[in-house]
Amino acid sequence: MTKELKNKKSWGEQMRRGLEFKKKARIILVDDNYEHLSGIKELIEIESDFDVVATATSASVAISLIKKYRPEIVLMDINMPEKDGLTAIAEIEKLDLGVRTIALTGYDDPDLIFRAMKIGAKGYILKTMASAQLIYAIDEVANGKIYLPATLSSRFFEYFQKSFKEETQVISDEENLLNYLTQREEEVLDLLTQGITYKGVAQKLFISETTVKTHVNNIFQKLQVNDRTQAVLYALNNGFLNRRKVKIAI
Amino acid sequence: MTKELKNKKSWGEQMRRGLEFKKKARIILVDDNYEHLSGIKELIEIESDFDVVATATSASVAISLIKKYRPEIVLMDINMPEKDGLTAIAEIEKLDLGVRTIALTGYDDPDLIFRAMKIGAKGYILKTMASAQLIYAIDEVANGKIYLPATLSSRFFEYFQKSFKEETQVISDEENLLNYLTQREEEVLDLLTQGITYKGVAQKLFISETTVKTHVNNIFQKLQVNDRTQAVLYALNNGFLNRRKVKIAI
DNA sequence: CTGTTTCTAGACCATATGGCCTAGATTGCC
DNA sequence: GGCAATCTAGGCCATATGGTCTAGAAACAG
Repeated sequence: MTKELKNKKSWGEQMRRGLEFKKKARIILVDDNYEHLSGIKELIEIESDFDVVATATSASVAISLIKKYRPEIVLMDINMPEKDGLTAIAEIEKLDLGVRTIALTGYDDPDLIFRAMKIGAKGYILKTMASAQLIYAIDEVANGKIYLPATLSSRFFEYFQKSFKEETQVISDEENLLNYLTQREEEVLDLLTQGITYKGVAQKLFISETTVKTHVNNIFQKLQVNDRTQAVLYALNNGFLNRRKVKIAI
Repeated sequence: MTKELKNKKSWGEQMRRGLEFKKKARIILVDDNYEHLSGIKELIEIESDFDVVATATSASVAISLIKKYRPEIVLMDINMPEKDGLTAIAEIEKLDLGVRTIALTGYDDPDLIFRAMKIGAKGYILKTMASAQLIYAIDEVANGKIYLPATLSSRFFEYFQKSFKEETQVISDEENLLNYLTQREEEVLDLLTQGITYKGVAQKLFISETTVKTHVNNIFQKLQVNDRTQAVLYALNNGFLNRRKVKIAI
């Protein structure tokens, strides 16, 4: 572990050496613990050439400071009372000022990591990690990259894959009644899931309305439902369409 | 870049040295290009102490070999004709044999990376990456971790955040017509999104059917739709319910 | 107190939807 | 050839749904 971090530190230094021509990234630190705050501030000022333009001990103060200073980077402690860090990050992202936020916390809880990355954090660092790791992360994020240490990255992906697996189990079920539909029935159902009436379906498919009704009735029987709405719901809940879209809760 | 890789190489070696008491991980290689296949095989046999138990030049052959040999690791080229690598990975995951698959490809297309990780790949390596990187990745994955090189990881997260941002924009929109519904109307719509008829809604809410109709008509006007199905679709597409669920397309 | 909103409920009517049947044309398989 | 599946289409009928009105009761804000 220590060797690993020393390696990372040397990388970071290499990176920074190569970037000296660029302007120093301006940073705002947010941590409700004042001790930590000044500790990190000192660390950054000594170990790097970044510019800590402001610090805040609460999320709301932080946000007004961000509006005022427009820093490149915000280092945000996630574990804060009052307004929590995740919400704060979400708000900052919503402002759309191009500010890049790095989450800072003591826990490597995969759920926290997942949520932070989801709402737009550009990095996630543990307080227990060596200072070099922090500097390196800021470096990467300041250069437009998104940085998650390998250990956390691994945990993130485990969580990501697990939550996705639970989803697909439902979809990939062999008992999916949608598989029994004929091609034409699928086409009809497709149009139904767009909220189109029978008349509309008939026009789109160049068939008579009664034919549509026949197809629809067959669909009902195959899907074991009683009406259009239920058929559409069955289709949507069992991955008929919209497999493209992404919907994840915060 | 070269220095970076040299560092990674040394890490890998350290890791392996510390793991000599463990049994050698058994690997199956899959690549439709025979030249690549033997090249990688040689590389692994010389540069590591992993055991390449079999190779395949097609996904279907690979899958039967996997069933036979039950390797710890599968190194899968994604760009193959016939059955493509992603589908193959999905099938391997479905078998649920505990086999851990690493995707191998020439492209760092974020969509490819995203899809690979989503279906359960435990790693993703570019062919252009140095051999040490490959060995290190296998090491990590063999040790139960999920490994994505920092560069690819960054691209993955950009894609991840972007696709998620597009989703939330729709939901967090202030123009969301659902916000204009009264509480009672929401209750009615809630029941409609479960495929319940007016009669059923009336019974559930202990009101008359005509009252339900009144509410429904008001809902239609507020949501600017013409029928039940469209109202349900509007509700589902605009985050009325089911904000919990995760739906991601392959 | 008065106006507004919400929830309730009815009347009336038109049309869309759903249930159940028959049946011809086409295609592909045994 | 003959059977099965699919797509097509119509008839007939019952009911669910949608459109438009009116209207009373309760809650609430100004």
